[in-house]
Amino acid sequence: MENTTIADLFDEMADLMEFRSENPFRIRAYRGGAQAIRDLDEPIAAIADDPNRELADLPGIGKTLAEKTMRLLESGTFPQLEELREAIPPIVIQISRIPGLGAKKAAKLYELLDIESLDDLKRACQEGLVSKLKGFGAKTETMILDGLQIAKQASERIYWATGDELATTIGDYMKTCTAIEMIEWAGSYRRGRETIGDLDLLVVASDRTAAMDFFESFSGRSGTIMRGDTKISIRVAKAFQVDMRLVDADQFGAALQYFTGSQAHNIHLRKLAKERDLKINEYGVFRNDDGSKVAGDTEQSVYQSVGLPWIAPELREDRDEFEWARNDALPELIELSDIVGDLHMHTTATDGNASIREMADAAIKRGLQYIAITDHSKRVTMASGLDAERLRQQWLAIDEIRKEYDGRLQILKGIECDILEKGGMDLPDDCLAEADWVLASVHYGQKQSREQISERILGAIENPHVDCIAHPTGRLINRRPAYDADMEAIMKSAKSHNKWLELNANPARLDLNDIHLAAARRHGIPIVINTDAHSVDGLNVMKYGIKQARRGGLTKRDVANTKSWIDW
DNA sequence: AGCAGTCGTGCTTTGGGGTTTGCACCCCA
Repeated sequence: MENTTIADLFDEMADLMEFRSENPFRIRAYRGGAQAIRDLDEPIAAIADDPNRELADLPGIGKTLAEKTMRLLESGTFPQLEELREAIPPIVIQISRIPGLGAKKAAKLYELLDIESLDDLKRACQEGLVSKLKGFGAKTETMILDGLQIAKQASERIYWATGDELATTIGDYMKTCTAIEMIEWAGSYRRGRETIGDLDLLVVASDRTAAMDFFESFSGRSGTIMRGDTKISIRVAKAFQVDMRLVDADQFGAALQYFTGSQAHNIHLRKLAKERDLKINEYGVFRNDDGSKVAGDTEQSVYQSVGLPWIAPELREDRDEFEWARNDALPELIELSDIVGDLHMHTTATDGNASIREMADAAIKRGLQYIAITDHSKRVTMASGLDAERLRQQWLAIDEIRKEYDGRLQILKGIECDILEKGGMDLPDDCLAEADWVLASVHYGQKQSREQISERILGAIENPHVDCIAHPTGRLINRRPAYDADMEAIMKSAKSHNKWLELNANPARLDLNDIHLAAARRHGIPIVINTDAHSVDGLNVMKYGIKQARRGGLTKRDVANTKSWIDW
């Protein structure tokens, strides 16, 4: 059993316990254990098998979690997990994923209205049954109808980052199969969409039966959905589907292009082929007159057959990519190695779990030239946010540390300052004026009217001490919608005030999204890609931000933290 | 449930605001 699978099961246990309002510290212990196992750089099974090592020696894993890990490795589950799975129907969990509903209200809906599916719930809301219940009103009913889509998607699609872990594990495994000659992921995973519904693996094999057998022997497989001559589908982890398609080597490019999509992109491409009296399908590119094949072994050859250069998968959404390709104006998309700084991270002063020094050392290890320490301001009570006095103390500490890192890393005095519900910043101007770098962000009053919340953000942009708006739309993928803000007005104001916008690389945020990024690029607003790290490992999420930036068509030139700090 | 140290026990983030209702629930990093 893979580390990620074990971690997922501990997280599931924590979810179920949370649902039962059990001791929050026990819940945290499960989450902590899950994170610890996820972050290991070796299989936990290897540690379990080694007589000289103890699972309980791992930080975050004690006697109990060590024992449960052993049970998982032996049987794939443990009794407490099974008990809770029995006790809590999956539909109740699904209902509680609707923003605004929690465990109690979800259970009430399930029991009182006999809700068996999200569609049942939708019907009950439309018939006005929900607002008649004690503890529910008209606003809650509207909120449920608005949030149903989010809950539905959460049960069907996983974060790109989660898909990436799974794809990497399966891909590394499949590459050890001697019958496989070519292998590539296709689908929305290859295009870097923010969520993934399933995974598509494309393979050329010298022995198809052997390749399929090998695929079916993957240790994380929980079942086989179907197996034919050219396609096999298995289930892994939480009922997630992974397809493998077998094609001939001379069809590989055409198949890869076809199965990567998007559908809209493929329709457009085929229309272009038709205009040239060609036909493109998953087997190749063919002339209509004599049926002869003109391309298909590589993707390049497919695009070339209609007179276009190869188009990066991240751009294949039928937005601007064909026009760019036709005019030889495809953006040279940004890469992880272009990033030289990270301007959003937290420390133990608020809700981070590493010190300034630990973050600095980790940043150097990742090849960065500069970082900004940006802890929360005081309004964020839950994270024990900083007031002006504590913030100035932190800056004194940074002054001390700077000497040690001179010539190796620039450490900037920053702050993630809240934009208050009534408008205005959470810290006085004289304090913000002393910072090297000020992020402004909304955490509270997210459900305010479009006018209110837009005005708050515009006010922050107009504040001369604010440099950048962090996670500008506030959305959490599969969990929470964006603020109802006027993004067009925000971009215009950012441009005219010479302010930057963040692309928050946290895989649950990825905020701004691809559409907004493309708009920011058109406006000429510099984007800053930040990790918002709350730990040393949190710095690793930069790669997800890069993927999202590429989907927005961003180049190195469009992203501010590809430049040295002194060049700004 | 993990952890530190007291080796059995206490500690482990915080508190205000909205909705619906009159206290309970949910949200916010």
